[in-house]
Amino acid sequence: MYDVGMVDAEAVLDAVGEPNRRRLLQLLRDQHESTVSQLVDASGLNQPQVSKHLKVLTRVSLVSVRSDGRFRRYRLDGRGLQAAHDWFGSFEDVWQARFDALDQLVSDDPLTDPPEENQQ
Amino acid sequence: MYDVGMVDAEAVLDAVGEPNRRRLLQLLRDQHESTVSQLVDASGLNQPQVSKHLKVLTRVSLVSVRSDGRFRRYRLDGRGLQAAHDWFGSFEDVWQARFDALDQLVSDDPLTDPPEENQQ
DNA sequence: CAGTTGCATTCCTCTTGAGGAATATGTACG
DNA sequence: CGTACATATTCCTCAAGAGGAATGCAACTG
Repeated sequence: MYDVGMVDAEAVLDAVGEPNRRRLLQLLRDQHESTVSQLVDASGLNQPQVSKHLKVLTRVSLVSVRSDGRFRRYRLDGRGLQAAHDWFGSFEDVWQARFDALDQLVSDDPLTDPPEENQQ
Repeated sequence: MYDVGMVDAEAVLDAVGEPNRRRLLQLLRDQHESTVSQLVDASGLNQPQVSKHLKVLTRVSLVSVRSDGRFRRYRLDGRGLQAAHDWFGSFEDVWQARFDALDQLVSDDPLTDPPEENQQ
């Protein structure tokens, strides 16, 4: 059995925290499947950089590869993308609250513990 | 009106690409509003590190501050969070296709036989 | 077979940025 | 005012990692 197990959202967000890797993801979103050479041409990066970035993206389940002769065809992997999307989704009430509760005051949470602000 | 526009998703993803900053965001999600000292205690980081990370998070609209006496109360800012969420949302088709495949497995339609799970 | 293409990997350099200590700023309070 | 507390900022060091050049390696082609 291979490891289909849980995708580490932390690792995914670390990987996405790099501009050129985000660019590769966007290119793959448009092309749906690309060889390394195609990504080199489309991105303007050098071939080794593209390969190294793709390696990182593969490790965190953001892209997947399949070998096709001497080519390697890369495509997006939904597991990593969804993990990151879900991570931000856990904050969803934050930006929903700012639409319908513009002027709500502190009176709405009397149970929130008073922080220790008075130590002398 | 609200200044909802002009949040740079690229800058947001750069900022989130750091583990301790993600931890601060999660702490703020649970506490809804925190002083720096509270975040220092909860995170285990040193005070200067917390202040510096909060500065980065503020710059990209992931958190907001309000001054309260000698305290500074930080809370999540929905603009940055939503921008990042939307960035990943633009890839939604990728894992949508993945769900469609999974739906066949859990389908109650007696005509659809669950296929063997194949990957890669 | 030699040569070529597509890609991965290694080695090296150099920048970026995270972390620590010390200090600055700013506010409350006696 | 002087002091204590809360936070921001500065200076420094150091390691992680991104980029470039060169090389390794496997698969095709003539």
